Amino acid sequence: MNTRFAVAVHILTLLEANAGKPATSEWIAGSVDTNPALIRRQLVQLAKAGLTRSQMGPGGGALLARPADRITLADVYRAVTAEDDILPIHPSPNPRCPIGRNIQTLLEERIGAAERALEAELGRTTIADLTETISRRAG
Amino acid sequence: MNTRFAVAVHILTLLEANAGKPATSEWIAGSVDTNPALIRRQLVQLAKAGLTRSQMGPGGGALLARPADRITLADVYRAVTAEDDILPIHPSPNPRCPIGRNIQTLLEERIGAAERALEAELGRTTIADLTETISRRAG
DNA sequence: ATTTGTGAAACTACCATGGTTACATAATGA
DNA sequence: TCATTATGTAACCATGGTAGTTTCACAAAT
Repeated sequence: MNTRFAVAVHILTLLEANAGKPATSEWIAGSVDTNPALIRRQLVQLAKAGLTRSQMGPGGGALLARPADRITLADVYRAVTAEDDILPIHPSPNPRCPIGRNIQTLLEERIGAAERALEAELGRTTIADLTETISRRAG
Repeated sequence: MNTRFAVAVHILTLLEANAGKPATSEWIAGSVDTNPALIRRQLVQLAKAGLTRSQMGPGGGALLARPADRITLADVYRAVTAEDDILPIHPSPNPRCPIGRNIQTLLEERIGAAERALEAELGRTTIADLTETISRRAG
Protein backbone atom coordinates (compact mmCIF):
# COMPACT_ATOMS: atom_id res chain seq x y z
CA MET A 1 0.00 0.00 0.00
CA ASN A 2 1.86 3.07 -1.10
CA THR A 3 0.83 5.15 -4.09
CA ARG A 4 -2.20 3.03 -4.95
CA PHE A 5 -4.12 4.15 -1.89
CA ALA A 6 -3.44 7.81 -2.62
CA VAL A 7 -4.40 7.43 -6.26
CA ALA A 8 -7.58 5.53 -5.38
CA VAL A 9 -8.69 8.27 -2.99
CA HIS A 10 -7.85 10.84 -5.62
CA ILE A 11 -10.01 9.01 -8.16
CA LEU A 12 -12.98 8.72 -5.83
CA THR A 13 -12.73 12.37 -4.84
CA LEU A 14 -12.71 13.35 -8.50
CA LEU A 15 -15.78 11.25 -9.17
CA GLU A 16 -17.60 12.91 -6.31
CA ALA A 17 -16.58 16.36 -7.52
CA ASN A 18 -17.82 15.46 -10.97
CA ALA A 19 -21.35 15.37 -9.60
CA GLY A 20 -22.78 12.23 -11.15
CA LYS A 21 -21.41 12.69 -14.62
CA PRO A 22 -19.41 9.68 -15.84
CA ALA A 23 -15.69 10.43 -15.83
CA THR A 24 -13.44 8.87 -18.45
CA SER A 25 -10.18 7.27 -17.49
CA GLU A 26 -8.42 9.76 -19.71
CA TRP A 27 -9.90 12.73 -17.87
CA ILE A 28 -9.03 11.20 -14.51
CA ALA A 29 -5.52 10.45 -15.70
CA GLY A 30 -5.18 14.14 -16.54
CA SER A 31 -5.73 15.22 -12.95
CA VAL A 32 -3.69 12.43 -11.43
CA ASP A 33 -1.04 12.94 -14.09
CA THR A 34 -0.56 9.35 -15.11
CA ASN A 35 -1.67 6.82 -17.70
CA PRO A 36 -5.35 6.09 -18.56
CA ALA A 37 -4.72 2.34 -18.59
CA LEU A 38 -3.30 2.59 -15.10
CA ILE A 39 -6.41 4.41 -13.94
CA ARG A 40 -8.61 1.73 -15.51
CA ARG A 41 -6.77 -0.98 -13.63
CA GLN A 42 -7.43 0.85 -10.40
CA LEU A 43 -11.05 1.39 -11.35
CA VAL A 44 -11.54 -2.32 -11.89
CA GLN A 45 -10.28 -2.93 -8.38
CA LEU A 46 -12.53 -0.26 -6.94
CA ALA A 47 -15.50 -1.65 -8.87
CA LYS A 48 -14.85 -5.14 -7.50
CA ALA A 49 -14.93 -3.63 -4.03
CA GLY A 50 -18.32 -2.12 -4.84
CA LEU A 51 -17.15 1.49 -4.64
CA THR A 52 -17.48 2.46 -8.31
CA ARG A 53 -19.15 1.27 -11.46
CA SER A 54 -18.25 1.94 -15.07
CA GLN A 55 -20.21 2.44 -18.27
CA MET A 56 -18.79 1.56 -21.64
CA GLY A 57 -19.29 3.46 -24.84
CA PRO A 58 -19.64 7.14 -25.68
CA GLY A 59 -20.64 9.28 -22.73
CA GLY A 60 -19.47 6.43 -20.52
CA GLY A 61 -16.93 6.42 -17.74
CA ALA A 62 -16.75 5.80 -14.04
CA LEU A 63 -19.25 6.71 -11.33
CA LEU A 64 -19.44 6.27 -7.60
CA ALA A 65 -21.47 3.19 -6.79
CA ARG A 66 -22.93 4.82 -3.68
CA PRO A 67 -23.10 8.26 -2.07
CA ALA A 68 -19.73 9.75 -1.17
CA ASP A 69 -20.71 10.18 2.46
CA ARG A 70 -21.02 6.42 2.67
CA ILE A 71 -17.54 5.65 1.32
CA THR A 72 -14.88 5.84 4.00
CA LEU A 73 -11.09 5.77 3.69
CA ALA A 74 -11.26 2.38 5.37
CA ASP A 75 -13.30 1.09 2.44
CA VAL A 76 -10.67 2.37 0.05
CA TYR A 77 -7.89 0.91 2.16
CA ARG A 78 -9.48 -2.52 2.11
CA ALA A 79 -10.15 -2.29 -1.62
CA VAL A 80 -6.56 -1.45 -2.37
CA THR A 81 -4.74 -3.59 0.17
CA ALA A 82 -4.12 -7.12 -0.95
CA GLU A 83 -4.64 -9.72 1.73
CA ASP A 84 -1.50 -10.16 3.86
CA ASP A 85 -0.06 -7.02 2.39
CA ILE A 86 0.53 -5.65 5.88
CA LEU A 87 0.48 -8.89 7.81
CA PRO A 88 4.22 -9.56 7.86
CA ILE A 89 5.12 -12.94 6.52
CA HIS A 90 7.84 -14.44 8.61
CA PRO A 91 10.23 -16.53 6.55
CA SER A 92 9.60 -19.91 8.18
CA PRO A 93 11.15 -19.73 11.64
CA ASN A 94 12.92 -22.75 13.03
CA PRO A 95 10.25 -25.10 14.47
CA ARG A 96 12.74 -26.58 16.91
CA CYS A 97 12.94 -23.29 18.78
CA PRO A 98 9.98 -22.64 21.11
CA ILE A 99 10.03 -18.97 20.25
CA GLY A 100 10.34 -19.54 16.54
CA ARG A 101 7.45 -21.95 16.82
CA ASN A 102 5.07 -19.54 18.54
CA ILE A 103 6.08 -16.04 17.61
CA GLN A 104 4.27 -15.94 14.29
CA THR A 105 0.70 -16.62 15.41
CA LEU A 106 1.20 -14.39 18.42
CA LEU A 107 2.40 -11.54 16.25
CA GLU A 108 -0.50 -11.97 13.87
CA GLU A 109 -2.90 -11.46 16.76
CA ARG A 110 -1.27 -8.20 17.80
CA ILE A 111 -0.86 -6.89 14.28
CA GLY A 112 -4.45 -7.77 13.53
CA ALA A 113 -5.54 -5.64 16.47
CA ALA A 114 -3.32 -2.80 15.32
CA GLU A 115 -4.68 -2.95 11.83
CA ARG A 116 -8.24 -2.86 13.14
CA ALA A 117 -7.30 0.31 15.00
CA LEU A 118 -5.88 1.75 11.79
CA GLU A 119 -9.02 0.97 9.84
CA ALA A 120 -11.24 2.34 12.59
CA GLU A 121 -9.43 5.65 12.36
CA LEU A 122 -9.60 5.66 8.55
CA GLY A 123 -13.31 4.87 8.85
CA ARG A 124 -13.91 8.23 10.46
CA THR A 125 -13.30 10.07 7.18
CA THR A 126 -15.52 9.82 4.10
CA ILE A 127 -14.93 10.90 0.52
CA ALA A 128 -17.59 13.54 1.10
CA ASP A 129 -15.54 14.91 3.99
CA LEU A 130 -12.55 15.29 1.68
CA THR A 131 -14.39 17.14 -1.07
CA GLU A 132 -16.03 19.38 1.50
CA THR A 133 -12.69 20.21 3.10
CA ILE A 134 -11.01 20.84 -0.23
CA SER A 135 -13.71 23.15 -1.49
CA ARG A 136 -13.63 25.01 1.82
CA ARG A 137 -9.85 25.40 1.76
CA ALA A 138 -9.76 26.27 -1.92
CA GLY A 139 -12.73 28.61 -1.56
CA MET B 1 7.34 -3.03 6.62
CA ASN B 2 6.79 -6.69 5.94
CA THR B 3 9.14 -9.38 7.12
CA ARG B 4 11.54 -6.99 8.83
CA PHE B 5 9.09 -6.15 11.59
CA ALA B 6 8.40 -9.81 12.31
CA VAL B 7 12.09 -10.66 12.31
CA ALA B 8 12.91 -7.71 14.57
CA VAL B 9 10.32 -8.78 17.12
CA HIS B 10 11.62 -12.31 16.89
CA ILE B 11 15.14 -11.11 17.62
CA LEU B 12 14.12 -9.02 20.61
CA THR B 13 12.05 -11.84 22.03
CA LEU B 14 15.01 -14.16 21.72
CA LEU B 15 17.27 -11.70 23.48
CA GLU B 16 14.80 -11.43 26.36
CA ALA B 17 14.49 -15.21 26.59
CA ASN B 18 18.26 -15.45 26.67
CA ALA B 19 18.22 -13.74 30.06
CA GLY B 20 21.01 -11.23 29.77
CA LYS B 21 23.55 -13.45 28.09
CA PRO B 22 24.90 -11.95 24.85
CA ALA B 23 23.43 -13.72 21.81
CA THR B 24 25.52 -14.11 18.68
CA SER B 25 24.07 -13.33 15.29
CA GLU B 26 24.74 -16.91 14.30
CA TRP B 27 22.68 -18.27 17.17
CA ILE B 28 19.84 -15.87 16.44
CA ALA B 29 19.96 -16.75 12.76
CA GLY B 30 19.50 -20.37 13.75
CA SER B 31 16.14 -19.69 15.37
CA VAL B 32 14.96 -17.27 12.73
CA ASP B 33 16.31 -19.58 10.04
CA THR B 34 18.16 -17.05 7.98
CA ASN B 35 21.60 -15.58 7.45
CA PRO B 36 23.80 -14.20 10.29
CA ALA B 37 24.75 -11.15 8.21
CA LEU B 38 21.08 -10.37 7.74
CA ILE B 39 20.53 -10.54 11.48
CA ARG B 40 23.46 -8.24 12.05
CA ARG B 41 22.02 -5.68 9.66
CA GLN B 42 18.79 -5.75 11.63
CA LEU B 43 20.66 -5.51 14.91
CA VAL B 44 22.42 -2.37 13.74
CA GLN B 45 19.04 -0.81 13.04
CA LEU B 46 17.69 -1.85 16.41
CA ALA B 47 20.81 -0.54 18.13
CA LYS B 48 20.43 2.83 16.40
CA ALA B 49 16.88 2.95 17.75
CA GLY B 50 18.26 2.32 21.23
CA LEU B 51 16.61 -1.05 21.66
CA THR B 52 19.70 -3.26 21.65
CA ARG B 53 23.44 -2.99 22.04
CA SER B 54 26.18 -5.31 20.83
CA GLN B 55 29.55 -6.41 22.13
CA MET B 56 32.34 -7.45 19.84
CA GLY B 57 34.80 -10.20 20.42
CA PRO B 58 34.60 -13.61 22.08
CA GLY B 59 31.65 -13.98 24.40
CA GLY B 60 30.11 -11.01 22.66
CA GLY B 61 26.78 -10.66 20.94
CA ALA B 62 23.57 -8.68 21.25
CA LEU B 63 21.71 -7.61 24.37
CA LEU B 64 18.55 -5.68 25.07
CA ALA B 65 19.43 -2.07 25.80
CA ARG B 66 16.62 -1.78 28.33
CA PRO B 67 14.18 -4.05 30.17
CA ALA B 68 11.83 -6.01 27.93
CA ASP B 69 8.78 -4.59 29.68
CA ARG B 70 9.83 -1.17 28.47
CA ILE B 71 10.13 -2.12 24.81
CA THR B 72 6.81 -2.00 23.00
CA LEU B 73 5.88 -3.20 19.54
CA ALA B 74 5.45 0.46 18.63
CA ASP B 75 9.13 1.00 19.40
CA VAL B 76 10.02 -1.85 17.09
CA TYR B 77 7.67 -0.58 14.43
CA ARG B 78 9.27 2.85 14.47
CA ALA B 79 12.75 1.34 14.44
CA VAL B 80 12.01 -0.78 11.43
CA THR B 81 9.79 1.54 9.42
CA ALA B 82 11.69 3.95 7.25
CA GLU B 83 10.25 7.43 7.17
CA ASP B 84 7.44 7.73 4.59
CA ASP B 85 7.31 3.98 4.29
CA ILE B 86 3.58 4.03 4.93
CA LEU B 87 2.91 7.61 4.04
CA PRO B 88 1.82 7.09 0.42
CA ILE B 89 3.74 9.25 -1.99
CA HIS B 90 1.43 10.52 -4.65
CA PRO B 91 3.12 10.72 -8.03
CA SER B 92 2.90 14.49 -8.54
CA PRO B 93 -0.75 15.25 -9.18
CA ASN B 94 -1.64 17.90 -11.71
CA PRO B 95 -1.36 21.31 -9.98
CA ARG B 96 -3.91 22.85 -12.36
CA CYS B 97 -6.65 20.69 -10.85
CA PRO B 98 -7.96 21.95 -7.48
CA ILE B 99 -8.33 18.43 -6.23
CA GLY B 100 -4.93 17.33 -7.46
CA ARG B 101 -3.49 20.40 -5.78
CA ASN B 102 -4.99 19.73 -2.35
CA ILE B 103 -5.55 16.02 -2.01
CA GLN B 104 -2.02 15.13 -0.98
CA THR B 105 -1.64 17.25 2.16
CA LEU B 106 -5.18 16.40 3.17
CA LEU B 107 -4.49 12.70 2.84
CA GLU B 108 -1.29 12.99 4.81
CA GLU B 109 -3.25 14.44 7.71
CA ARG B 110 -5.70 11.55 7.75
CA ILE B 111 -3.09 8.87 7.26
CA GLY B 112 -1.00 10.43 9.97
CA ALA B 113 -3.90 10.10 12.37
CA ALA B 114 -4.48 6.50 11.29
CA GLU B 115 -0.84 5.64 11.82
CA ARG B 116 -0.91 7.18 15.28
CA ALA B 117 -3.85 4.90 16.07
CA LEU B 118 -1.87 1.94 14.77
CA GLU B 119 1.14 2.78 16.91
CA ALA B 120 -1.02 3.38 19.96
CA GLU B 121 -2.40 -0.12 19.64
CA LEU B 122 1.06 -1.60 19.07
CA GLY B 123 2.24 0.32 22.12
CA ARG B 124 -0.03 -1.77 24.32
CA THR B 125 2.17 -4.86 23.88
CA THR B 126 5.71 -5.21 25.19
CA ILE B 127 8.40 -7.76 24.41
CA ALA B 128 7.97 -9.00 27.98
CA ASP B 129 4.29 -9.65 27.23
CA LEU B 130 5.27 -11.80 24.28
CA THR B 131 7.79 -13.95 26.12
CA GLU B 132 5.34 -14.36 28.99
CA THR B 133 2.55 -15.45 26.64
CA ILE B 134 4.81 -17.82 24.75
CA SER B 135 6.13 -19.50 27.87
CA ARG B 136 2.58 -19.84 29.16
CA ARG B 137 1.31 -21.35 25.91
CA ALA B 138 4.32 -23.58 25.50
CA GLY B 139 4.38 -24.56 29.15
C1' DA C 1 -21.52 1.54 -39.09
C1' DT C 2 -18.68 4.71 -36.82
C1' DT C 3 -17.18 6.52 -32.76
C1' DT C 4 -16.16 6.40 -27.98
C1' DG C 5 -14.61 4.32 -24.13
C1' DT C 6 -13.79 0.20 -20.99
C1' DG C 7 -11.51 -4.41 -20.06
C1' DA C 8 -7.60 -6.95 -20.39
C1' DA C 9 -3.31 -8.82 -21.89
C1' DA C 10 1.57 -8.42 -22.82
C1' DC C 11 5.66 -6.30 -22.08
C1' DT C 12 9.43 -3.21 -20.20
C1' DA C 13 11.87 -0.70 -16.60
C1' DC C 14 12.80 0.02 -12.05
C1' DC C 15 13.39 -0.30 -7.23
C1' DA C 16 13.21 -2.52 -2.74
C1' DT C 17 14.20 -6.62 -0.46
C1' DG C 18 16.17 -10.93 0.88
C1' DG C 19 20.00 -13.51 0.55
C1' DT C 20 25.02 -14.41 0.29
C1' DT C 21 30.00 -13.80 0.45
C1' DA C 22 33.97 -11.49 1.94
C1' DC C 23 36.71 -8.71 4.74
C1' DA C 24 38.18 -5.10 8.07
C1' DT C 25 37.90 -4.16 12.97
C1' DA C 26 37.42 -4.78 17.79
C1' DA C 27 37.63 -7.39 22.05
C1' DT C 28 39.05 -11.33 24.73
C1' DG C 29 42.19 -14.64 26.68
C1' DA C 30 46.10 -17.61 26.58
C1' DT D 1 51.64 -10.43 21.64
C1' DC D 2 48.89 -13.37 18.96
C1' DA D 3 45.14 -16.31 17.78
C1' DT D 4 40.33 -16.51 18.18
C1' DT D 5 35.75 -14.90 18.12
C1' DA D 6 32.29 -12.01 16.79
C1' DT D 7 30.47 -7.59 15.03
C1' DG D 8 30.21 -3.97 11.32
C1' DT D 9 29.99 -3.17 6.61
C1' DA D 10 30.45 -3.27 1.80
C1' DA D 11 29.61 -5.49 -2.60
C1' DC D 12 26.91 -8.23 -5.25
C1' DC D 13 23.05 -11.24 -7.23
C1' DA D 14 18.27 -12.87 -7.66
C1' DT D 15 13.58 -12.00 -7.08
C1' DG D 16 9.19 -9.84 -6.91
C1' DG D 17 6.14 -6.12 -7.00
C1' DT D 18 4.86 -1.87 -9.16
C1' DA D 19 4.49 1.89 -12.39
C1' DG D 20 4.31 2.75 -16.93
C1' DT D 21 3.20 1.80 -21.84
C1' DT D 22 1.20 -0.27 -25.92
C1' DT D 23 -2.16 -2.84 -28.12
C1' DC D 24 -6.44 -4.82 -29.15
C1' DA D 25 -11.02 -6.98 -28.41
C1' DC D 26 -15.58 -5.81 -26.89
C1' DA D 27 -19.50 -3.00 -25.58
C1' DA D 28 -22.61 0.95 -26.05
C1' DA D 29 -24.50 5.07 -28.16
C1' DT D 30 -25.64 8.18 -32.08
